[in-house]
Amino acid sequence: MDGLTINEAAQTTGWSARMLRYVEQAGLVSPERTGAGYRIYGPGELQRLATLKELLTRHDLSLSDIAFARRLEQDERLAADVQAWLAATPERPAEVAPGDWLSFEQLRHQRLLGIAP
Amino acid sequence: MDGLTINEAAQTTGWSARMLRYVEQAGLVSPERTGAGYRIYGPGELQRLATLKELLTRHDLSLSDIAFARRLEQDERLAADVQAWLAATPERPAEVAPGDWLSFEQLRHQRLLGIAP
DNA sequence: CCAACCTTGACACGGCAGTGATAAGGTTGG
DNA sequence: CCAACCTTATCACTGCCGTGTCAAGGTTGG
Repeated sequence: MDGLTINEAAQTTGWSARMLRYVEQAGLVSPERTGAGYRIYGPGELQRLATLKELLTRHDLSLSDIAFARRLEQDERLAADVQAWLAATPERPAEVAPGDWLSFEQLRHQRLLGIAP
Repeated sequence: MDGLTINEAAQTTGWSARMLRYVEQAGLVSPERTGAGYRIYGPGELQRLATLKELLTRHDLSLSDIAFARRLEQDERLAADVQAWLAATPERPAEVAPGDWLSFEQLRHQRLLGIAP
C-alpha cells in the first residue's frame, strides 16, 4: 500500500486516531479503504487534515461549522434564504454590549481556551 | 409605547419568552428597550423572529449556524479560508455511504424529530 | 504462527445548546 | 395602591460535541 494507516496518519497530522474516525464520520476527510477495510491516508488526505486543523484553530470553528459551510455552497436555496434573512437584519452591533453578539459564537471556544472568565 | 412586550411578542411569534431572550443573547434579534429596561418588539423584530423560525425549521438549522453565516459574510478572511479548504476537497459524496456525510449535519435534528432511528 | 495493528461498537465525561421553571425585585396601568 | 407584567440570575434537564478508553474480533508482515 502507498499510504499511511490511521495511527501513522494520526502521528503525522497531530490528530488522534479517534478524531480521524470522527472527522471521517463528519464527512470532512474520507480516506480510501483497503480490501479488508483499513483506512489508507494518502498525501491528499494528510494535506487536507493539516489545513483543516489550521482552519479550525485559526478561526475558532467546529466541524459542524465546516459541514454547514459546505451545505451553504451546495444548497442554493439554503444560501438564498440565509442571506435574505441576514440582509433583512440591520442588526446594529453598535447597540449591543460591545463584543457580546460575537462572543456568543465564540464563547465556548474562548472558555475552552481559558480566555474568557 | 408602540411595540409589544416580550410575552405579547412570544404569543405573536410562537417563540417562548425564554427563547426570545436567548435569541437576543445570540445577537440575532435585539429589540429596543424602554427606559426601565423592558424589551419592546416592533414590526421589524416580529417579522425577523417569524422568518427566523421559518428559516431554522425549513432548513433544520441552529442559531449558531446563523451566527456563523454572519461571520462568513463579515469576515472575508474567514470566508476565503473556508472556501479554499472546501475547494481543495474533492470529497466524493458518492463513495460515502449514501446520506451519511449529510446526515451528520442533520442527525441530531432528525433524531429530535423522530425521523432517524 | 503470532505480535502488532486495524475495525466497529459502546461506555464515560465535561461542556455547551436549547428550554422550562422559579426566585427576588423593579415597573406600570387603571 | 396593587395585580399583572417585566428584569436578571440560577437550577435543572435532555441531547449533542469532542475525546479517551476498552472490548471483541479480523488482518498483516516477517
